[in-house]
Amino acid sequence: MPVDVATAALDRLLELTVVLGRDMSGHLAGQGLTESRAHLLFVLHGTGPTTQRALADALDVTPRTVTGLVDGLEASGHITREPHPTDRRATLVTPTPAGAAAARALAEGRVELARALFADWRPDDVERLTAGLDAVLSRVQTLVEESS
Amino acid sequence: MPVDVATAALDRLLELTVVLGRDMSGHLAGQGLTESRAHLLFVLHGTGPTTQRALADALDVTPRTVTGLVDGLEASGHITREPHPTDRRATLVTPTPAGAAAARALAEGRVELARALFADWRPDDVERLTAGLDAVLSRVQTLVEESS
DNA sequence: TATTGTTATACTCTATAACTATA
DNA sequence: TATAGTTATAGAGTATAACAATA
Repeated sequence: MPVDVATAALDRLLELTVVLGRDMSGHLAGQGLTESRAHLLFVLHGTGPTTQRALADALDVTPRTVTGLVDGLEASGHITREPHPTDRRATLVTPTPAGAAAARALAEGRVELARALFADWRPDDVERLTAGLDAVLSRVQTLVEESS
Repeated sequence: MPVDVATAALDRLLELTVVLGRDMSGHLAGQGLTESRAHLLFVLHGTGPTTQRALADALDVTPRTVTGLVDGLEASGHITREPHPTDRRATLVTPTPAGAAAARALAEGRVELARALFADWRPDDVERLTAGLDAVLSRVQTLVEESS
């Protein structure tokens, strides 16, 4: 495998991470959200009321960081803190109606983006691309695990 | 184009941005660098001595942010500040030998990663993937420009 | 004793605004 | 008058460590 062919592919991937990130940020700003807070809200939307501890695990982040993110989302009206019914140490985080609406809008935005990106493609080609990305993905994951 | 086929492809791309970012961070930490500082150092390595103003433009960041990044890189011994020979307002930023070595190591690491990722691939398939990513890339760029 | 979430502290990236020294 | 880089200030994400309340 020629090195320049491989590096060309990696370069495109790295550039895509930048450009996609920029596009995402635009959508998030419209909902009054940052990337990290949107991530938390999205996880929450998928699971229902969740303790901060569980969120820390899900986001792969320390409990202290979750405190900050939840503080921000509470102040912006996207979520509420409620006492855990049986464990008085724990807090349950729940989306407000506005928070749930924002999460739905984000999910919808992702579908829109996918539609816009691949509108002109043949389904076969998209599936081939997905398969290729899957292969790269599992390889990277293996490499990360090996090196840690 | 079925929506689920398109969203599957986008999902892999978004997941790859996360995983690739994690892998990159590992390499950077080994050089005592953060992502932003590594980016600056990398640009510098490609251009030679550069004013902070030019770095701000190249990184698409405010001059104040460059001040902070250069402060950090100077403290860690990766770069030096020197007076501009003709414009006494300006500062020229130059990599130290250690900084240049770190930049080379990063570049080498990227080649290593590319090699590892695509070792088992046929060159044709890698080129097809690159072409696909190129198409997605230019589409995203169009979308970002339209929405701004 | 172990766990949940907090306060305390610190570092990084980012931005805007005001200011100094120069062009 | 305009530009280069700084100080001042602020917000966000992240981390570790110490601590209170609870299990």
